[in-house]
Amino acid sequence: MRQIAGAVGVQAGALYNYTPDKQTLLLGLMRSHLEELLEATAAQPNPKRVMDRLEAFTRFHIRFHSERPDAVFIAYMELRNLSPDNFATIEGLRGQYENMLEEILHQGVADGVFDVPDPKIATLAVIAMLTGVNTWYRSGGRLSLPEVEEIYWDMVRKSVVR
Amino acid sequence: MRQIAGAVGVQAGALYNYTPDKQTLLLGLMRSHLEELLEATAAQPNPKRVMDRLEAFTRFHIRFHSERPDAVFIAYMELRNLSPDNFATIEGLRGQYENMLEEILHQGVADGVFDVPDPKIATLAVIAMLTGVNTWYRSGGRLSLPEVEEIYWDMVRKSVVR
DNA sequence: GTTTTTTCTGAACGTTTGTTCAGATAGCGT
DNA sequence: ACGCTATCTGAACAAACGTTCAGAAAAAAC
Repeated sequence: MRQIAGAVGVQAGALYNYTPDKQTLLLGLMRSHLEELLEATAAQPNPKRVMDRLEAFTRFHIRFHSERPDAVFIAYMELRNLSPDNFATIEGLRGQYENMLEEILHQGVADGVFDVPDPKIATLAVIAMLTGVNTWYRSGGRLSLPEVEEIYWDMVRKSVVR
Repeated sequence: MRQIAGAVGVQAGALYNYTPDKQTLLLGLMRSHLEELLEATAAQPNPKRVMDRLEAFTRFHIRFHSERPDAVFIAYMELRNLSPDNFATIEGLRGQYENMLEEILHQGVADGVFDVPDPKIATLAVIAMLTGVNTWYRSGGRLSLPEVEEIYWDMVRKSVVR
């Protein structure tokens, strides 16, 4: 708490005008991150053809997450510090996001475009792969964001197509 | 330290007969995990055909990591608690492991079997996807380990083939 | 300009942390 | 049975932790 206060230029006690305790502060950070993610996803144009939907999802995921490295870092690394109740809340939100991708994969299978034996697992596999970008991508690095998008979209597409 | 000692049935002070301090203990856990990983990888049969090499790598990675959920968890979640020196050590070992996959991808491109524009990134993408298994896989769950291997091998193969 | 409300400080609290160490205990070779 | 070595206990230490609160300071309202 003292570190956080220092980073905002204030004494530790002042933080308690904004949060009842540390746990609630953490929950708030995670929850607002995931709610932003869900809102932004919903606000995204939703193409009809399943291949376009998957491409939109892939590129959006990379873009959104690479713009918020700190929030993403916290949302993954601090999961174990949530109380059981709060953990369930966060897992629920994350589940909603995963369901969006899973639904795309289901549609792709139904349309005969994708070959995915287990859409639930494929969802987790794709998201793990995409979120991995945050462990190495730095803006100003060797690859531009569009180049990264291109590489990953290529791999995601191939990994699920018929 | 008191929790660790308790889990071993001993007082906290007794741990200092085995480690000079907490940081060294953490480094030891991570280092031995990664050295085991490198040894076990090296001890693995190494097929000639690049497709077989990739399959062996994929299945081995899933098997090895699913057998050590705790070590894998620590090796990823505690990275930020390493001193800069120790972090460099661990990153070096991890880099060695990644290089093994990257070399396979390079061979695949050279052989005209794989279509991978950036083998370094593809390596990170594949490993992120495979390591993601540990976040959800539980032995005795819906899917057996061979089934998991099959699903992931399918996706990995397709994501890099020409 | 004064009052009222909001925000922050600075010190204090009880707990938990990593670590040390004198002494107790256990294990082993002889 | 004895001595030597390896191991563990239990208390203690300073530092860091999350949190509280009376009062100062700043901002807003009138």
